Amino acid sequence: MSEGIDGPADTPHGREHDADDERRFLAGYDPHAFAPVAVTVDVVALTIRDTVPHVLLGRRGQQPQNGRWALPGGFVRAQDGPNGPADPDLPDAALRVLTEKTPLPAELHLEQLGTYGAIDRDPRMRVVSVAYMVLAPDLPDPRTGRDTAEAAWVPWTALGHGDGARERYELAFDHARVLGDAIERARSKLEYTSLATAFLPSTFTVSALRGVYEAVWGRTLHAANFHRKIQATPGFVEDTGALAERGGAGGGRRARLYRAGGAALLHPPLLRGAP
Amino acid sequence: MSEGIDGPADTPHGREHDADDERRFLAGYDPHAFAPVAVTVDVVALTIRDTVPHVLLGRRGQQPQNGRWALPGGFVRAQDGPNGPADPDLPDAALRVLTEKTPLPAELHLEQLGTYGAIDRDPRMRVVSVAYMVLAPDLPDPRTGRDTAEAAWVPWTALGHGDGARERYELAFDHARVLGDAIERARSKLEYTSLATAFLPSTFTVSALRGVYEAVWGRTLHAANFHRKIQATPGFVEDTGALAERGGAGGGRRARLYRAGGAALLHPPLLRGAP
DNA sequence: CGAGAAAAACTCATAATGAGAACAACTTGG
DNA sequence: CCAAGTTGTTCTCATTATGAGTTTTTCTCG
Repeated sequence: MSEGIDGPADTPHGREHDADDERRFLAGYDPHAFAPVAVTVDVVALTIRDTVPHVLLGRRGQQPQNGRWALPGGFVRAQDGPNGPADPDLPDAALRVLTEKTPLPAELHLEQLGTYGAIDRDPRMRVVSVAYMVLAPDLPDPRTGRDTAEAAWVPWTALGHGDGARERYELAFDHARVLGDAIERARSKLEYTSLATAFLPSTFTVSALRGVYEAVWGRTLHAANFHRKIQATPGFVEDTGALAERGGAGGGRRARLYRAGGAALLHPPLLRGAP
Repeated sequence: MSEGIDGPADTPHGREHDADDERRFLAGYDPHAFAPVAVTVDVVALTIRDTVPHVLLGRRGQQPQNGRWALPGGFVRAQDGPNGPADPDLPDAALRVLTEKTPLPAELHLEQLGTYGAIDRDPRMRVVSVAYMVLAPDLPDPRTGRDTAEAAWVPWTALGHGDGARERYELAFDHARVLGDAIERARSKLEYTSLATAFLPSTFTVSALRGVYEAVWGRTLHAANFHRKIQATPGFVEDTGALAERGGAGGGRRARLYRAGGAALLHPPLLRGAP
């Protein structure tokens, strides 16, 4: 950024980068001279419970938007203060607010989704919110946070995504849009990355992996072709040598157990085509 | 976001969303009570000049990082002030700072890249920067902005990407990382979207389109197979019926002219495979 | 033990891709 | 004007990937 366009201070132009000059400049700098902007993080935590995709939501227990459901989130701590130490980076803030709702699993995928900053998205002041997406294996029921009346893993179908009951959960601010963006991101990332394994425990069967795809894409896949594709994609999964405890409920061969391989990108991708 | 975790005010918890209660809450709200955070936008503007990818940079003419090269950028205007009206949304801010350097072309692709907020990325204060990527056809040489000593379209090869001379342009702040992220994003987006046309004027030849891929990916493509692929992908390009003015410099058949089709996503994608 | 169920392996037709050859249409130099 | 060189476009063919279905293996349950 060419910071300084709206900056309160100005110093003589030097042609080269001069450390002493910069030190003098910083000593006279007042960070409070700007129009206030709040920076928050919101976390879209996705998991799959019993073949159905869920998102972690909390019901707001204070103003504004008191009573509505919202993504876990909070202000980024710019510097050390009464509430705790500063967040060294934005992902730290995302994990911090998530921890208030649920214990973190051993492995989880955290990725930045996007940043939302429309002037009217929060009635209090100008709020710029950095959204993160977390993909995690099935987790216990969430705990209620300090400012939250309830918290729950909510199935997508209860939110107007999918074909279930609509509008049972009314979302605060622009969180419906953020959630929609996250769902679309997750759907498309399954195509060309090995991210589906982030929804599963450390070892899993091919059927469980296929179940992730079917849950997130909302369609069934040809089991045999899926199996072939997974095997043929180098680095997607690694054989552990072990077998699953038992076959399905009503019998069936015991499936082989795999763990996630190292590959991040699938070449070629696994497309959710028309058929 | 569950805004309010660090908020300065608190009101009695109502179970349902109450508009009157919310109005009272907002009347007593002081936006200056937070630790100050600055929000900026940075723009990675990419274009292709004479078969070589370029990025728009300005040389800083003030502290901090005086004398270094930086992406066009500036503070987001949270509210109307002496410098001008507020930015209604973040993309407006991105286009505003870009306009200070170059006239905007008729069509351009603007997309959010990511947001960078490490605690030490700016020495003045906590700065959270929202980066945007712009893909544009070849543009005239930039104009020098208010706080900028020089501005120029700089080839990637001069920045340590590619195999050219390294480190001739030293970048300010974490802009090398932002630029690297943009380049990787552009490279991968060419695979599965029809975004390559954003680098070209409104009508173009298949060779020109192939030239975009070759420039961005830094490798040659099989001309005949590329041609077949483009034709076979519905909605990628539309035939205008016209022919290009003349063949190449040393002769050659006149190429057919196309315009960008409507398709955004390529199914199946166009992969930059090993061969 | 036999029926049913799930996992895994196999078959076959079709589509997409990489590589190269061939043909078409233009420019330039002699 | 013709020959050589250049670029755009079409075609062929071998290889690979995919969709769909069948078969085999190995398990549970009654």
